[in-house]
Amino acid sequence: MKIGEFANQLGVSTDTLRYYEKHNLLTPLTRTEAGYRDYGEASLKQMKFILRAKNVGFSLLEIKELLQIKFKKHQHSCHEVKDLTIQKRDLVAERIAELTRFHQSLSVLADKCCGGQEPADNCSILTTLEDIDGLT
Amino acid sequence: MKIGEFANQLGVSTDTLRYYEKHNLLTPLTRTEAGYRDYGEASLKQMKFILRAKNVGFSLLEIKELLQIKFKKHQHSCHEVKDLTIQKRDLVAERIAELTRFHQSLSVLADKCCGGQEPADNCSILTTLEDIDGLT
DNA sequence: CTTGACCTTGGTGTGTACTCTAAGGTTTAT
DNA sequence: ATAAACCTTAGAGTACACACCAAGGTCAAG
Ligand SMILES: [Zn+2]
Ligand SMILES: [Zn+2]
Ligand SMILES: [Zn+2]
Ligand SMILES: [Zn+2]
Repeated sequence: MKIGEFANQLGVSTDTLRYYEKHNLLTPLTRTEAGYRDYGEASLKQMKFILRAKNVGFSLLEIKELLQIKFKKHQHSCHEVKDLTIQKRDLVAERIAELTRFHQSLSVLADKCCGGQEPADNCSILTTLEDIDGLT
Repeated sequence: MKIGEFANQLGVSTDTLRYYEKHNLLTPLTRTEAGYRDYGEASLKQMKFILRAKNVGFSLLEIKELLQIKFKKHQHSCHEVKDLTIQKRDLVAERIAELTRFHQSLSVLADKCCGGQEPADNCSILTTLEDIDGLT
């Protein structure tokens, strides 16, 4: 299967596939005589793995690590895999916490403002940002 | 006040200040004879505004909009300011929702894996990513 | 036998918020 | 007078995950 059809089946762009190849996430096993990439069943499976890993939040770099483990499973332990997963989960949790603080602050600010059409001279959002320290 | 002292007071780098100036977030009013930036009280207030806005999650571009409103308050309405705030809040909420889905999926994955030292041949995390479709 | 759809490589551009470098000028203290 | 510590500019580099482009080769249909 050539790159265009393969990309269509998976709902990604050919650019994405070439990008993944360049970054060692997925290299088609063979090339046609004309030098065209030739994707097969194994490539399909691997791309699905990659897309699923993306869907749960892994970055491409992390996915590369997972693939390296997957390729040589007997040389790696469950521990390593779980570690990667837990580290990622905790990182995500931190980011959620930060964004939740943002959300809270923004809600507080929004609630203070009347949102009317009058000039913003006394807008509570602006005065709060001007005056108050230590807005968590 | 020269840039070094000013930066120290605020806990930012001189690079950051020059960056903000280049992007029209904060320009010191005057220069010394030698061409050095000269920051005053007004600059201090404005930087505090910027840092507070950053602390609640606004991007520098959004802060620039806020500053433009702040400079000409009578030409803008409370409505505009509240809109910016609400839009940002909703964007943050979306991102939180996405990350929460990631967190959920990662937790499910992690819980399936024993995390032991044995080879990863049968690791549930890997097999799940390999086999299952539609992991939300 | 030509048109159009596909493929190739290599390189550049996007957004965010800086950080770092090079090459040089200024100020302050000793 | 000279060294340390500051300042100036313009420009490049960082992370991430692609998107887009140019210039050209290949393949199937009409
Ligand atoms: Zn109002
Ligand atoms: Zn208001
Ligand atoms: Zn196990
Ligand atoms: Zn496992």
